[in-house]
Amino acid sequence: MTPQTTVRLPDGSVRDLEVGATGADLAASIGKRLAKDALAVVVDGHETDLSISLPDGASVEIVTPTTSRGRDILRHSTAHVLAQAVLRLWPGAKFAIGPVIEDGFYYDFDLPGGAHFSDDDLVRIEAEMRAIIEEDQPFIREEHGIEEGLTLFAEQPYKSEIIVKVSSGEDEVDALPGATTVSTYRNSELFTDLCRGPHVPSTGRLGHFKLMRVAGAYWRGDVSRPQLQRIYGTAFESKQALEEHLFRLEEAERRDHRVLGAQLDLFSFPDEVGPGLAVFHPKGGIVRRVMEEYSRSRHEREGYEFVYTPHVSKSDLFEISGHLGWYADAMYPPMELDDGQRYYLKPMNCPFHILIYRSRQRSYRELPLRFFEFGSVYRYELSGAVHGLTRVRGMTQDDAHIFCTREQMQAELTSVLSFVLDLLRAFGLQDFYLELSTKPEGKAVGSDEDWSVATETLATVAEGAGLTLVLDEGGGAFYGPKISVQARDAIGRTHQMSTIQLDFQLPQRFEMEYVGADNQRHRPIMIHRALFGSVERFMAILVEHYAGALPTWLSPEQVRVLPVRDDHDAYCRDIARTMTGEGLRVSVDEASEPLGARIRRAKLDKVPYVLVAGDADLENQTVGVNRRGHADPERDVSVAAFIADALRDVANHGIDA
RNA sequence: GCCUGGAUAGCUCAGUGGUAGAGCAACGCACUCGUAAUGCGUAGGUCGUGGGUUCAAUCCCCACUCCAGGCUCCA
Repeated sequence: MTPQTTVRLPDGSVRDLEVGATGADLAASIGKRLAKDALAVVVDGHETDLSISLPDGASVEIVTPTTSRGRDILRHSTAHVLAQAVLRLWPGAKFAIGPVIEDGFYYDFDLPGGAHFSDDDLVRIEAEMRAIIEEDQPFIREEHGIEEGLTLFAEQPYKSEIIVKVSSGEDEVDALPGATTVSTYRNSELFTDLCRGPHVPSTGRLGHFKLMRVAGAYWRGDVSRPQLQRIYGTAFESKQALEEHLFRLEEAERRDHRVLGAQLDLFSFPDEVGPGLAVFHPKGGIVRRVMEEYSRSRHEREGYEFVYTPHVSKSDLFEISGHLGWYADAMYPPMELDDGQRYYLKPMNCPFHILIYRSRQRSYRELPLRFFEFGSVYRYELSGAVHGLTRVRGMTQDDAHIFCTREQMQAELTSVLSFVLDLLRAFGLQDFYLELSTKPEGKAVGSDEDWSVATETLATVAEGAGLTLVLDEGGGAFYGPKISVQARDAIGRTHQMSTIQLDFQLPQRFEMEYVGADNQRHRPIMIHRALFGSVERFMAILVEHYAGALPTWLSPEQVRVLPVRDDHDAYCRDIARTMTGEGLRVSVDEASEPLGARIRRAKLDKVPYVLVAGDADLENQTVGVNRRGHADPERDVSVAAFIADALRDVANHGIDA
């Protein structure tokens, strides 16, 4: 009897193969279609090439292109083709790394003579890549000793550096004691790349890709190291999937809050003011005011007290808080006064709130104290980092600091978390998960015990919320762990919304105290939390989430009334006045233009309700109602019934009860 | 800050080494109309800012300002 290799498939079934059979053989034994689709195999949890012989008794999963693993392999292999194309076009180019990223891949290059890629080069490179794919070059895996690898990549300093790093065991990803061999993939006599793999069997398996853009990127993300030329691209398993992806990008572009903000006359960034500094126009002002008023009323119900603090402060405050030590780079440079005193624009509100706490002696009977402020802060973001309303230099945080005892901490955190989720839901966000950021080793202050108690408390609270919890190991601030609430928007993008952060550092630095029931002095616990994060950024997220069609309660203009003819103007002004009196935001667009043109403009302005009134309406105290998102208008609706309906919509925030 | 690209009328954009053009918007006049663009006319620009080359610069060169996309993803 011939000896056999037995493998187990994910569905639990078992297959017998000849000894030495490869992943490709396995796929072929299952079906013709699978043999054609198979890209790689996962053997006992490790991704590897189809050409590898399968060990007896292994659990094997065949990777196909439509899975996320499959796509990653396609993208990674496409990145190699990109590198080969660049080397053909720029002989002597050095290449660095070419990993898979979300929705695509990139590859970093160092071009001879310090040359740079231009957008036009992408077209040439794509053409070269298509030629390589046409040639159907095999990806051939080879193993080399360290010395051999270094010789092979003698002309490639970045690759050599990687080999040295991997062999010295510094590869933080695998945390291996140090590799003794490295693997390469050879596509042709002229192109071999250092790579862990796996790869598709040959370049002919690729093809549905697009190079997206050129960017500069520092080697290993370190500004002190050489800047490389990065090319971003994406690849999919089919033309259709690629096109769908490109369509999604267009959809995101269509929702861009910067474009919608200008179209809807919400805000602008005048050049005269400076980058990252927004001005809000009357319509944006309404949206913002409604957001803030709602937030205030909710905070009031949750037991917060409202405080106000200045925008500037002497340097002393930020010396004590530690901001000047830790954070000075992100702060605006100081203003120096005649007497030599230095004043800073505030980057955070917390030190001021602490001063309010410290303005007199506090008793345990007062705690928890919750100080809330729409606090405008200024941060000197790098000029290349600012982006619309989402990354700015001046912003307003819905900021609060809770001062409580250790015993109160868990209850406070629990209620803050349920408060924030409830608040975000009221703005129409539905889909959340939580991220727990833990102690950054080596950079943290505070005792291990404090950290572990706080982290466990946050974890308990997060788990209690019944949402998915993702661990962000070492991602906490130096002064304490945090939970952040991530929300998915209407097109599936995730945004970091609220953060809830524990702080051991500031109460100590400011020597905060309260007198306990035991008549002893104790140090309070401090919780930083911002629910919108920043009002500006939250507005941007809402604009994009709703593609500009804000729910009625947030719309700057809720109702627009259109007279059919100018002898209906008076009636329209009259009902508009009535509706304004009921608290609706209403305008009248008088009949100086054809009705069709005014309807069109109202639709483009995304007004939730467009009313039309003509002869019949004037007689019967009715209107024609166009609801945003509905194709057909309703006729002969009584004004009273419309008002009741619109007020209901405003009251429930457009969320069906 | 660094890399790539950009900046022409309020907006979107065309254009040329010989000082500019369209559509939309604005304004005026006419039209008075029942659900996504009525017609005609008028006005609007130091072609981002400052320097340089040139007989001549919006165009070519340099610097600056501002905008967009990157600069976290580990062979």
